[in-house]
Amino acid sequence: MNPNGQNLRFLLDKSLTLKQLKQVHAPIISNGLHHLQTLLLRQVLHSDFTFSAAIARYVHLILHNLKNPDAFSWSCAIRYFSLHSQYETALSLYLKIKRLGLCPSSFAVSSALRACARILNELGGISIHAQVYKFGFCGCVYVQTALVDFYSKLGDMKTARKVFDGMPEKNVVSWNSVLSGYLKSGDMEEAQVVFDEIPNKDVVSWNSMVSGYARMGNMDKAYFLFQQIPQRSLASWNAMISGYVECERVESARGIFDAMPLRNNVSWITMISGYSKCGNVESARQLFDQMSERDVLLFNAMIACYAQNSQPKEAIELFNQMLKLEVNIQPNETTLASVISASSQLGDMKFGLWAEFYMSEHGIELDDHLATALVDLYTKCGDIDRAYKLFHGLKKRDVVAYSAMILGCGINGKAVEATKLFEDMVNADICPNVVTYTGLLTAYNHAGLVEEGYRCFNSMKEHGLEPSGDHYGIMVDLLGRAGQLDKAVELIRSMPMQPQAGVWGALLLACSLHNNVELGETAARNCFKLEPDKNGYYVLLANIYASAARWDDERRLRKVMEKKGFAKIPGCSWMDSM
DNA sequence: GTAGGGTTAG
Repeated sequence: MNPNGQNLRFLLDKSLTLKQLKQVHAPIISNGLHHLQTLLLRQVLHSDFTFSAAIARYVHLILHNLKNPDAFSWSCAIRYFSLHSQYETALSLYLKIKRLGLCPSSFAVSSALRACARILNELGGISIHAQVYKFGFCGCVYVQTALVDFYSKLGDMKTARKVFDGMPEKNVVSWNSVLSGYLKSGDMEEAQVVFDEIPNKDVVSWNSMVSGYARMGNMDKAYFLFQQIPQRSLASWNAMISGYVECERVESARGIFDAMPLRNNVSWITMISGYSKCGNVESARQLFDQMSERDVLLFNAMIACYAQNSQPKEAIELFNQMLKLEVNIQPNETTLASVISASSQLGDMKFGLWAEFYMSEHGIELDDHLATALVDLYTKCGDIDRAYKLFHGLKKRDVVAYSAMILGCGINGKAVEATKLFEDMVNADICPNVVTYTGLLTAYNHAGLVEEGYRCFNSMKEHGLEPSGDHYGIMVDLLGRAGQLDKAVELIRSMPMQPQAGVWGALLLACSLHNNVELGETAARNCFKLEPDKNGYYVLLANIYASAARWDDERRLRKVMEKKGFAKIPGCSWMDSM
């Protein structure tokens, strides 16, 4: 049957699948049925299709095929892209509508404002604000509310309040917008005042307050409000969970989780990431296994949990499961960032190259998180040039990126470059943190620069940073290797926290390098106590005894090792067993 | 139509 205008029109009144839409589109264009294109566009824009690049292209195609571009169609498209987080596209369409000389509808204006708010396009939003008067949207609640929200998201509460106070008519969304602005800027007092003034609070008003107090760490107040919510939504419960997780009260979070009448993926993921943060991988995995409806974010949370808790093999194993046909979930940028981190912990360069290939094949954008993960991977595998290329290609170099690059230079013996990067970073007004110092100290350590290391270590306090056990460990290693064993011991004694095994291990290694039996025994005793199952420490002490020709002690130690079930260690590979 | 809850890199 040859489709004509009438039966196509009939089809368009139905709810169509994307495939059907595509089939309808061609005859509409070829038969010159331009008036039906608007209908077709409306079908697409009002459908429940999940957003995809294909649909986006499709919308553009119809839009540009319209013989008589009308404000309504364009406005629909702007709203569509804005709702699907395609803010840049929405804004460019908004600019186009104005170039065409058309008057945008009120929802085109509010959608464009929403886009500006989300991508923090200050100038764009302000110029739309000016147009609001020109187009006569001063009395439109939706547009005015979008303006309040725009300034709130920007943190400009003065202007937000001015627009809000000038609104002839307000609805609960307008109130919620100004409320969330105060909450976002941390002004709890003003937020509470606004909240108390809202004439008919809805569940969003309540939830905003709960998560506001939760973010401030005031969980008592958050819980107090939570209990009073007339009709709790899923988000109310989830806000409580993430609040407790944020305050590292994972058991309280679990209490809320267990008490929920209904859970969604957000509840599960928040809970899993909570367990991840406190190192409880087992509980996280238990939850993951209980969850049957797994999406990419759930996998991401669990993979990240493994990667962040030094279980890189498990991270990669789960990633492989995710790719299996029966699961068939497409990884995204977040997934790859975690998996690359896991590969880096394994020192597996192959995976980085595979990941870059996979990304180009699947159109996954190399964002800054991913690039930083790759910088870390490539430097750990010794490919500094490749890492530098990625580092220089970053859109924004932040403290994490600099720290990765500094550490990368450090472990590759490039102390001068590490120092240079550190200076660049400080000059760019980026504040170093404890990880940055780990990188810098590692650089001095690898280069054997004791003086510089000392100075660096002491300067941490000037930046308001407290050295961690790791920092002490590196310093002990640096001093120890240089033969300054007394200073190393002195440093350990000065530690404000209990030294971990690694710190004593560094001293033990130094003692073996410099043949110091007495100190070596002390260090070893502490290592044995803290990590009784690690044979490397025994081997080191045995080597110390051997080099001092204390064969009785050496034999005695070997016997202990055999009793503990350690395999006999050939003399050459003790470094590997550390 | 406007508002709220989830995963990522050193």
